[in-house]
Amino acid sequence: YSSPNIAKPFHIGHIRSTVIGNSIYLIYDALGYDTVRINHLGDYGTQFGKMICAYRHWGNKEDVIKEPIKTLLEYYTKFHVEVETHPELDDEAREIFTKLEHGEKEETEIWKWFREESLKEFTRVYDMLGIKFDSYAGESFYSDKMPRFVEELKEKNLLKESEGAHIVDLEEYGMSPALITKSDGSTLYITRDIAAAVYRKEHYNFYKNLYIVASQQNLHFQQWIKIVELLGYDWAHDCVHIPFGLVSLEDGTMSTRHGRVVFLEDVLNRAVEQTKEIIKEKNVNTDNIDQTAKDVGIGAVIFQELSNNRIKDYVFKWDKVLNFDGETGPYVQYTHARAASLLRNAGDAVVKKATSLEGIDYSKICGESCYELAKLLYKFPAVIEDAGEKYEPSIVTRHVVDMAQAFNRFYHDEHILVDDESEKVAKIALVIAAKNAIANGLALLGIAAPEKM
RNA sequence: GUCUCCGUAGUUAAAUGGAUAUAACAGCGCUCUCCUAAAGCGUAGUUGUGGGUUCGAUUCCCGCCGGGGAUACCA
Repeated sequence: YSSPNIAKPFHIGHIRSTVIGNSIYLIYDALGYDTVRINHLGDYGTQFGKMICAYRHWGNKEDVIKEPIKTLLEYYTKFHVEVETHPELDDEAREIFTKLEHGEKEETEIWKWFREESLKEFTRVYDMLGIKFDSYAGESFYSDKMPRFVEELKEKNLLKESEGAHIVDLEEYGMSPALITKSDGSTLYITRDIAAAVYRKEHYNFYKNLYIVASQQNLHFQQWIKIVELLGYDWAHDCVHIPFGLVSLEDGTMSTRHGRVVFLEDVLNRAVEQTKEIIKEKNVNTDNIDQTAKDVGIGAVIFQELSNNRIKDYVFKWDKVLNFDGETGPYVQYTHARAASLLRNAGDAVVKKATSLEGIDYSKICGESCYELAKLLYKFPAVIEDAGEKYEPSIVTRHVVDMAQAFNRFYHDEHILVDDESEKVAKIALVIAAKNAIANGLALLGIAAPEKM
C-alpha cells in the first residue's frame, strides 16, 4: 500500500492507499496476524527513462538536491512538452530505460540518486502521519526477477507473439490480453507484479497477500492473478486486490502535469494550523499545544478518509477536510479527552478501585444511556473482526463514532462524580472501559487519542 | 461498443434480505452559578426509474436513465 511514484509529488490522491493500508495493517496486527508492511514504490518503468533523458538535456544537480521532487517533476513535464516537437526523445527515453533494465552503471546511478532523494521527501510525510513500513521493495526490486516468468509462460504455452510484443490471451476468461513484454523487449507493470507475488510467496510464505490499490486497476489485478493461476500456483487467490474509489478535485481529475494537484503535506499542515487556532480560541489548558494540534489536525484528516466505504469516489474540498464538527476525528478525540478529564477529577483511589473490577456494584449503573453505551462496548471486538474480514476500516470508524455519541449522551444524562462512593466507582469503571475502547478504536485507524484538548 | 463500479433527506454518508430506512453537516429553536459547550436536546426533510424473486428488497436478478473507471506497448 501507499506506493507513490518516486520523483512525483505526494498528493491528496495518495492518502487513500496509505491510510487505508495502514489501518488494515493495524486491524490485522490486532487480530493476531504476523504482518509485513510493504511499500511497493513506483520506482521503475519507462517514465524513468524519460526522467533521466530530461535530466541529461536540461538538468542541474544542485537544483535536484535543493528540491528533488519539484525539480524532477519539472523535468518530467518539460519532457512531455518537448516530445511534441521532438518525437525522437521518446526513442531516446526508451533506450535509456532498456539500459537501466540491463543494469548499465551510469543510468543505474542516476536512478538510485533520484530514488534516494524522493524517499527523503516521502519519509517526511509518513512521519507526519505516523506511518512506517517494513519494506520499500518497489518495482525496481523485481527487475532481475522477471525473465524467469517470461520463460515459464513460454514453457506452459501461455505466451503469444502479437505485433512484436508478447501477450497472454485471456479472451476465454472475458478479459483483454495482458501485455507481458513490449515490442522492444522491455517489461511492464504486470510482469513485475507477477514476479513480486511469487517472490512474496517464496520469501514470506504469506497467508494473504493484500494490495490496497485504486479501483482503476481492477482489470490489471484480475489479469495478473489469473495468469498466476494459469502458471499453476495454487495460492493465486490468496492475492487479494482491495480497491478504493477515485479522489478528484472540484475542477476535475487530478493531473500532475496540468498543475491540478493538492499536496498531502499542505493538507496536513493546514489542518494542524487550524487546530491550533481553535485551541487558542477555546483557551484550553493543554500542556503541549503543538503536539495536541498535530494529533488532532492530522487525526481529523485520517479519520475523514476512513469514515466512508472505501469503494466510493469523492471530490476533495478544503472546507470539508477542515470541518471539525459532527462525526469527525476531533469529535471522537474530544470525547476521549472528556473521559480522561473525568478520571483525573475522580482521583487515583477511585480509578484504582474501578480498574481492579473488584467489588463493583453494577446495579448502580442503570440509566438507559449507560446501557446503550455498554452494549456498544460489548459489540466492539466483533466489529473489529468484521472490519478485518471485509478489509473495511470504515466499519471501525463508524463504531468509534457510535461509541463516542453514546458516551456523550451518558455524560450528559448522568452525574458521574457523585457523593455515593460505590456509585461513583461503578460509573468510573464504565468510563474507563469507554475511554479504552475509544482509544483502541482510534489506534486501529492510526490516530492518536490525546488526554487533553 | 464491451466489461465494471456508483446512484439513499438541500449536502456528505449508514443500514450480514427483517420491525416506523439511521446519522452528521447546512436551516430553525433550546441547554453552561453544574464532572471539558470541539458537547447535549428538540424540529423539518430521503431509497433514480420500470419490472421480477420473496411472507418481507436500499440490499438479490433483469431492463432503462444518470455519473465514474477500465478497455495491449504508462504505472
